[in-house]
Amino acid sequence: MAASTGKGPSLRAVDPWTFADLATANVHQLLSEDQRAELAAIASVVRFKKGAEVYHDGDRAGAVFNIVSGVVKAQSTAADGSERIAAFLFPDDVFGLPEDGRYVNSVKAITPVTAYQLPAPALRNTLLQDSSLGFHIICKLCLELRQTQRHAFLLARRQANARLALFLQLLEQLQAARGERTSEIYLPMSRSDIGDYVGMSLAAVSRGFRSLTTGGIIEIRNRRHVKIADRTAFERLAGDLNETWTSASSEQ
Amino acid sequence: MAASTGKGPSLRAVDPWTFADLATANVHQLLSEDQRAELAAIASVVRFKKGAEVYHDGDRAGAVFNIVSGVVKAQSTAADGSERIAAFLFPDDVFGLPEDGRYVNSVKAITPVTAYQLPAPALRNTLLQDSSLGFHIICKLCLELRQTQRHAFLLARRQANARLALFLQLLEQLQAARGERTSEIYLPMSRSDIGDYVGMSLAAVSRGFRSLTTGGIIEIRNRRHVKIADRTAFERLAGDLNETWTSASSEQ
DNA sequence: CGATTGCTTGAGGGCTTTCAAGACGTGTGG
DNA sequence: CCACACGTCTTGAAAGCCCTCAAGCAATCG
Repeated sequence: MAASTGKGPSLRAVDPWTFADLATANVHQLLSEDQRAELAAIASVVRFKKGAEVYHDGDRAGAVFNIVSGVVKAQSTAADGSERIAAFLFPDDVFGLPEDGRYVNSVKAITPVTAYQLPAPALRNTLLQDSSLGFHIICKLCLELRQTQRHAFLLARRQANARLALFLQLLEQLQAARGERTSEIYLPMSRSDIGDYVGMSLAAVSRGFRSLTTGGIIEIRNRRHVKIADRTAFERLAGDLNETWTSASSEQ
Repeated sequence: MAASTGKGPSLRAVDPWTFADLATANVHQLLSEDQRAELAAIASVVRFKKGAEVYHDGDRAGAVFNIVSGVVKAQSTAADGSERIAAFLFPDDVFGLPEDGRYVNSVKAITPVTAYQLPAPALRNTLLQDSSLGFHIICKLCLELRQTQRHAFLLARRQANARLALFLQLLEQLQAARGERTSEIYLPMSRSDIGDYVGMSLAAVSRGFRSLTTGGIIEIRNRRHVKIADRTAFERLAGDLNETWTSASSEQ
């Protein structure tokens, strides 16, 4: 899971005010070598086994994390005891931003994970000193905000198949943004996790995949690898055709 | 709609790393007088009539807005032509953050609106010069990110009544954060807008309100004013009882 | 190789959507 | 000031979709 070439914390995003030439570098390393070194000075590397909990909802927030490799899920428990997944986080993503000094989700590793741990007080100081760094963090936060809005957009869909297609599209775009091959979509998370993210039951997810398969829209090589068989039908289902331009939308 | 005492753009949020004493100032003005003046120097005041469009999805993004008074909705059109509302924005909120130099939602005024308009290039420069300002913007973005996650959390609920209750709770908390009275919840938006936000049909919203009323949970004074009649049942429905602590959650 | 976990599939029931018609409020013009 | 007209909201009935419960099947791990 290639994260970055250099050493030190890494953010992948774009300056949202720049009108990006869609053909060129879409999403790239935001931080300079100096900034990464600056952050590396206050960071430590931590590792988690698959299934391990990084922190728990309500814990005192001592640090922000920046993923080097692996995937985590940010989940919270609903009133009825069911789990809801707020986000999947991938290499170069940031998580652990607190509310009132406490974490507001439980975060668990769904693959083995390596991450930088940035103590909050030191990070705060660094942010207050380096205005350019703050600006880049803003860019990254804008990207995560958009990602979350896309999630909300997905959840607002009524048709289960459309939610699944949108989810697959999301993963594919993230994969592309990370520079990985997109001939196949890799699903590191379980069916159950997918259900908790797209707001359907485990059974419905299973049925949904089956429905997309028999409809000729996707092909399932195994439980972790899916391929888009009919791109046109796929994007029609995900709802791209009616959008003004190519990429999907959501933001405020 | 009281926004702020001083003059110039205004952000209302908290430094998320601070462990706030829940009794004291929870959400307050982030910017210093100097910073507000600094921003005011590059800002202009704009007004919109009820129903007017501030900008359209896909427009070239030239400016960021900061609401002084009034309420706007950020909506986008789904593939099937139905509208989805990503967020309602209130005084002291910020909107107009672009993606690839373009806006990614249409924003419309649902009441008469007054706002500061901050041209993007000037704002960008200001952000790059004032690291403390950048830090405060980060705080505000964290808050909006949490808000969006809360929206996603709401949308993931299966029971329509629970989604409505959560929506009312959201509005109530925003109202409290703005320092307004919370004996009644004010709904500036139409039933149709509510449906577009909580992910249900207009008819279902109507039925939902009716159901909550006959269940003794809320009282409807008129279409824009609702009161919580049974706080316990209300919070049980919204799902607070099972949370570890008092306030609801969402973040990553 | 056995056991545990994760996934698939079936049948029945509940909830929301859709379609449609009627009531309410509001704003405008007479 | 009242009447009308339009948009907003409410309410009804039928249909469709997904959830729940439950059992059987794969796959992974020790």
